[in-house]
Amino acid sequence: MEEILPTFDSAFSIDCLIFGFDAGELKILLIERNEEPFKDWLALPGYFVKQDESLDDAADRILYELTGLRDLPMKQFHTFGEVNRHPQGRVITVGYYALIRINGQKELRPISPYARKAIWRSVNDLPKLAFDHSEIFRKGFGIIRKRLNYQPLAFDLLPEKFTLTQLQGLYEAILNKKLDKRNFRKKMLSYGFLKELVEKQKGVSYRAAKLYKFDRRKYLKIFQSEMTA
Amino acid sequence: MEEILPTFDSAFSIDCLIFGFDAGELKILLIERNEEPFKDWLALPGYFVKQDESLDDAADRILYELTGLRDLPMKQFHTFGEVNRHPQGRVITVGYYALIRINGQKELRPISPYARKAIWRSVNDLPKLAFDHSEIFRKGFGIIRKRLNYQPLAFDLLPEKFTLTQLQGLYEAILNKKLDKRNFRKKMLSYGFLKELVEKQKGVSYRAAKLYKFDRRKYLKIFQSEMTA
DNA sequence: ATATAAGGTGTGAAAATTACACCATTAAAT
DNA sequence: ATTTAATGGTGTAATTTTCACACCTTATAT
Repeated sequence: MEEILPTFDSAFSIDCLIFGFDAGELKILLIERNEEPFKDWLALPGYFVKQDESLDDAADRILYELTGLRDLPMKQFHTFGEVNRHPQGRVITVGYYALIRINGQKELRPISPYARKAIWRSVNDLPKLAFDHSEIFRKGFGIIRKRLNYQPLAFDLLPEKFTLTQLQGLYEAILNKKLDKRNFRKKMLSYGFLKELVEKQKGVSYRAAKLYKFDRRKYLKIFQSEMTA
Repeated sequence: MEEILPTFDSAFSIDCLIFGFDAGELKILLIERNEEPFKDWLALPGYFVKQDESLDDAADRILYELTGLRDLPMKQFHTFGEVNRHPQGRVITVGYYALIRINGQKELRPISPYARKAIWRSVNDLPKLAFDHSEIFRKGFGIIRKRLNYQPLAFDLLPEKFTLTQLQGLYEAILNKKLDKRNFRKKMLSYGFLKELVEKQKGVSYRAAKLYKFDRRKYLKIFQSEMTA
């Protein structure tokens, strides 16, 4: 993707860490590179920032061009600026992340020829990635793991309606440890931002679980009053 | 300081948020600019990253050139990339912060002609700063305030030997609220990383308080065992 | 001696966290 | 019809943490 470096001596880029949750596993979105360097390697979706776009705008555009995904609520987490992190010149890259629902997401379809395709890979089964992307992943995943404890990140990964068991499975996948069922449910419900639905799970060969929705308005109310207190 | 922009179309810079604590007040280190744009304005110490230096190295060099301070343990907190944040071209800047002891610090003496002088200003009495530096300050200060709750930032701001009242005053200055004396002392001591000295405060016209030291080795032991648990 | 200014200390109530085990419900298989 | 397999759903007691709150002590200056 970097076969032609910009004419200036150094450049900015964006690399995106897009997390999804499917079949009880935490996954990350990678692209298969179609250009040197690192042709055929897996890499984080990333590319150069243009002269006249902000970092946030660039992140949106780049992710779209490489994966077909659009308008995700991405946030910056760290900037990587080692001198030799890119083999073809000085490139400083800003890491962004987002957590999204895999299912119901429209098909992944790179627009740019720099990516042959975009695929989901389990975070527990990652190969060595192009450039310093393995390090970028480690850093970002560590940050997100910490944020999970005080930000409602998990709900972005689940379908709109979910069971408490699904929610717990997701926490366990991110934190990489088992949680106590009763304590988990008690605590989650005590926050008051989960809305119990009448509807139940369907198509399971065992007792169907209640479905819940995340009520972002209530969450914000609770969160904001804590801030001002 | 930017009178001659680099020849490429865009550039990286570093801006530093250096906090100190003196006379019960939290302060920040500013420079008085000696060049257009924003000549004579106060600004955060900041300048361009060179082609062949990492961001971390650049931060050290730039802070030294503008203030005479060297080898502070600075950390990155956010990258600012709005298109028009700099009036003379596209400049993306990485924000770094450090917390240091003001007293015993050698004299502030800019090496570079871009800074006329470097001064400490109370965070409660900041004028409008050059560029988007007021915004960078707000963002960085907010992040540090949050980190104070789970990282031992405060000890970097105090002299090596300090009293519990000084420590509490510092927490109050950063968090901008009063804390309960008994609860604060109980909690701090319960962590077990404060080493009580035989030595007492001197030169005060009232009962001298015990002095304490922060024991970083013990802190790390406690912190690491929590991580692995 | 006395006035001043900060140093230093403990307890009880409330809230949050942790550990822990069994019956209920559903669909599929027999 | 019965059994089986798989998950759903629930409560309590012990412990720990947090919070609110007031008075005597000590060193110095006068």
